[in-house]
Amino acid sequence: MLHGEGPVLVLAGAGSGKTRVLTRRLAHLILRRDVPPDRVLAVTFTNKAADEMKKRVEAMLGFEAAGLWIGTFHSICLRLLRRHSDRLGFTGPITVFDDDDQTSLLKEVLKAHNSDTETPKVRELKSILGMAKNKLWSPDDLIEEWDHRDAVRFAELYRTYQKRLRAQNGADFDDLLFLAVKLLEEQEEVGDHYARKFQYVLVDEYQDTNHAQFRLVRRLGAGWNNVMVVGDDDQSIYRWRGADITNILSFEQHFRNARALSMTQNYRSTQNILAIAQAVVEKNEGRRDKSIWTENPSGEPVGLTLAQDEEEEARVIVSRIKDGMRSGAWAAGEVAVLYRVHAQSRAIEEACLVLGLDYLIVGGVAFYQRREVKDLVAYLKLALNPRDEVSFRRVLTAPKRGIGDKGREQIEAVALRQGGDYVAALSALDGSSGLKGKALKSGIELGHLLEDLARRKNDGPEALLKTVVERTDYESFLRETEGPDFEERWANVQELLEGAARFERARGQDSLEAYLDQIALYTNLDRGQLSADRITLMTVHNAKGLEFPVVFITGIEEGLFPHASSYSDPAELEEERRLFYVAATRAMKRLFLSASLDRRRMNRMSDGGPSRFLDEIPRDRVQEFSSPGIRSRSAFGLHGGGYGSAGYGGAGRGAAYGAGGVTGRGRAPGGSQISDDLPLPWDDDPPAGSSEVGAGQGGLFDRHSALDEPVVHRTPQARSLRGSRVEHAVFGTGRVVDEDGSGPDARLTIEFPGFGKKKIVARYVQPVA
DNA sequence: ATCAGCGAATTTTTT
DNA sequence: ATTCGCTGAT
Repeated sequence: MLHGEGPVLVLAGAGSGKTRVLTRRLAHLILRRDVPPDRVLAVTFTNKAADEMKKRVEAMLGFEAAGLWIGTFHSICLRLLRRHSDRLGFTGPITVFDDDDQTSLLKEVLKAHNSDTETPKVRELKSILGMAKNKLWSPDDLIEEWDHRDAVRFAELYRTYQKRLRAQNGADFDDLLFLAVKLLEEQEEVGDHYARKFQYVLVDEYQDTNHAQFRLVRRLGAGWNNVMVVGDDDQSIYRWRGADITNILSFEQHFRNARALSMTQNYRSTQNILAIAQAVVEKNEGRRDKSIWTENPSGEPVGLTLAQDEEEEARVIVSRIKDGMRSGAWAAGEVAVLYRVHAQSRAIEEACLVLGLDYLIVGGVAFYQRREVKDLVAYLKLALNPRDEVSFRRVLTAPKRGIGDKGREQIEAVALRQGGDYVAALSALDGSSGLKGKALKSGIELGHLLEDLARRKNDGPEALLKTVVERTDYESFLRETEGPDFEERWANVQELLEGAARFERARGQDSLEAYLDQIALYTNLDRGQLSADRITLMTVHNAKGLEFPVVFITGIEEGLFPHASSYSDPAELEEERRLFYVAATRAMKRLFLSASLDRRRMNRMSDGGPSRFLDEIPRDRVQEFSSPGIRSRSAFGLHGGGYGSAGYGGAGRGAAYGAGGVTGRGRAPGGSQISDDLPLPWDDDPPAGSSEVGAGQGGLFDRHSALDEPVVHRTPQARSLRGSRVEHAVFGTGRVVDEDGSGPDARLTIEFPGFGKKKIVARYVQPVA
């Protein structure tokens, strides 16, 4: 497929090879059409995608595409802003505020405005500001455009926040886009310059663009009108972050003479997998109609397990993974377990620990967001931009130096007289500031350190970071404050240093500014490399763009997937369907779905029941592996009929299951519910691999050994457990370092070698001699 | 300046 | 269940 001039939308279904389209076009333009690389702009959402594309293009070209503009929306915008920061009224180097920095500043702003009792929460404020900036609204626009009774109040906060931000030459993530659009749209010469420069503009994951990003693309493409966007409306899952699906749905209206192409052949998944993914997403109203197809074989049916509770669900999954590994069907690295919310990971993790399966969690706190890393980096940021208030405050208390709120205010007062320069303020401290003794001395010392760093800013980030670590004695600080977590924290510090060294090797004499930019924009540097002997655990959102031979989707229950928060808004429910579609299409060969009938959510039992999505998938593609009791429930009650009709799964199943309710629980065929107080074989004892009962498939799904030992131990209580050694089923032997309450319900803080401190209820551990 | 103790909140999060 | 953040006490 070749496309020459003019705007084009490539609708690329899941697994259709969209990245290949982009890279081939890039290579084609440069190689065949002799377009100079610096006349081409390629934009992605993630650094990973940008790096990947660059690598692949250069592999095709056989040389480095010098001058090619390739990067994330945010990094491209930052690049533009840095070049023209003076035109935007910045008075010094721009400091990028990441999420964390933004939150701290918002808290300050809220505190300063706190005249009322009714003040919005930081979270809410953040999301409103994000919405406003994504729509390119100023505070005044917010009042005018936003129909909300508190619009004026939010506008005030917005205004104050921007004022404070600007006073320190800061820009948050949303500002990067906002300001870049303002720059290009309102300063005609600048906008025209780049519109003329970029003969070709390519955009990846276009379905996830927000309004500001659309405006950016439109402005940059206005010169040559050669905009190619690639995306899939069915995979738009970031609405809640401002993504505007109408961008991709209305592409032809937005760009004159646009063409739309569809890539519908899927090269990734089996027919069965695609069929169930399609079935769910097809229920959506607002989508571009396209059905993806594949020449791949039907493959195995999609597995479905209904478990009694999340612990059982987790055990079933982990056991099945282990079985597959044992039989040679797959390796751990080929398996991903996906869930809707992070909180679900815990049950899976524990099952992995109990059954002995290595796992890797993707997501969670990003490296550069960790406290110890942010602490050290703050010194560099402050040295470069002495007006950076957020970094100043951080630096002041990490490590602690005897300066509290009072002392800080005094220094800030001095800074105010120094034009907001905190470093100058620190260095200029004397008795007149109000500080005295230790506080005064350490404040001055800090000022000298920061001045040194500023003077040596060309020494490279590694040397500077080392200086900070040494002169603040950061190691002792960590040791004192972190206790058992020290080792891990310190290892992160070492990794930070290594990362800085790596940066220097890769980027040579590049500036400190470039290093800090990289850190600010590379928040989720995909560390934790997927390794061949670990399974991967992550949220569905995190899985986007990845593929695995074997995928488990967990917690497919009402209230969870679809999430309850989507019930009130049909558009959000559609997003849940797309989310399911994304999840299912990650799978290449095998897909397993599971749901728990009882799930603990925030300590409350919730039983949403199996997801409506499960009702929508074609049954002839599915084979159910639930334990008999549960299966009978699903067979006669919840879904009005069983899954897994004959023909799949081989011998031995039908009859055994057909007996229905062999364990006594469930609903009679007539539909009346049998009382729940009938004892079940595993009501007290967790079932050993209950999922597989009767699944006489041989090989892959043989009855497995699961828990021969009960997980729960009864603890004979002791008067005081402190210091004593106890054993926990999951974490092994540990030492009690603290206790809260007494008796079997006491909450113990136990330190487990290798796991750190855990809070465990006493009855779950056993004393060890 | 620090910490225990209490009440509140808890979807997803590419940058 | 846990974690987070604030408050009041030390």
